[in-house]
Amino acid sequence: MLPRNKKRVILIVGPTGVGKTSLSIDLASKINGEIISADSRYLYKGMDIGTAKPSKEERNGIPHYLIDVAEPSETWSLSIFLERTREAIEKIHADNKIPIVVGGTGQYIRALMEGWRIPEFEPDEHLRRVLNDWSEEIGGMDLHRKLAMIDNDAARIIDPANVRRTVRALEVIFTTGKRFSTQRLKDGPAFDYWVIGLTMDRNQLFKQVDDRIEEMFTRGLVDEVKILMTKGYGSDLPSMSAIGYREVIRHLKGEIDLEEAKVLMRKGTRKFIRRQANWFKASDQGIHWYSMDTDPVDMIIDDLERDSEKKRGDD
RNA sequence: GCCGAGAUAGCUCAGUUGGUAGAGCACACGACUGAAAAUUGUGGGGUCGCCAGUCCGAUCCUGGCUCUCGGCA
Repeated sequence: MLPRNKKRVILIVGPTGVGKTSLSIDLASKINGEIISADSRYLYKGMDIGTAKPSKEERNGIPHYLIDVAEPSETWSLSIFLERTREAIEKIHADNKIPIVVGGTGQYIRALMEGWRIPEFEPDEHLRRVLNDWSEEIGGMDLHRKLAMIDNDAARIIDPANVRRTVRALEVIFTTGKRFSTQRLKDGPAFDYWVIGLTMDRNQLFKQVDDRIEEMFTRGLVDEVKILMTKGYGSDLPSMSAIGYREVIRHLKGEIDLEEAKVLMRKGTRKFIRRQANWFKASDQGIHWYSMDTDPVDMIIDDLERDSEKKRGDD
């Protein structure tokens, strides 16, 4: 755990709509960086407007990794993200550039920073389906009791009502033959991470994302969803569970009107922003926080240089 | 003006055969190890429209008042 022996990786975190994407592109072009997206919805091809994915022009010639790398029908995962991100970081370092990991998917970023060691096994859709069926049959609470019988430590850290995590734990246990609770390991940071957190007054942010939602519709979100549906991508897919897509699908199916879809999108986005704040807390001493009230990019570059000098001094 | 219905959490509404109240949403906070824009837990918050009466005790019963929404004129 000697950061000075490790190569630097810049991380940019913060809630959706705060301005991570444009700041990261600006920063990358000023410090010779390349960008790795840590956003679980930028992965999917054809999902552009509703995810606020940066266009080719907006990317301003900066190479971006992990954008448009999967079909919406595919199920991506944390494990794949970690593997691909590490590869991309190595490659960017080899090119003598600075990797900038930017995104709002808290689990991905936290796992990268802390070096989570994910239980090793191939995904087993069949087993997962069997477990989900079992849960429906006996009830989520009873499924949780089953988990408690074979791995009490795991049951203690999973809310009994949280069927999804209960299923996941059982899936890992049945596949690996080992208790889930003994497989949640961390290797610690593999790189010298410099974490930038972007903040904004929450009410102002809420207003900003409300405006962004309106803009998504004028830019053609409904048509984008129609095209995806025509290709056979339905609301049962993980990709299509994204905010905006699930609501517009319901609208296109005639379940809700357009205004209701917008209301639900606003609500969903606000909830998402609150949940994101759980991964990256203002009190986190490891994060360098910058307010987006004024463009912080110059301040960030100053702080980065000061840190580099300090580390050179330590050597 | 008359008839009817209603007034309970920020919003929509339950409820108490009279013993000072709940749910969803909203808001705040938390969990998260191969689905994570997913999934999920906790919490704060109410002189139960106003005044009077009956009662040991009224948010609930009675009377009056105010306001809202229907309908009829």
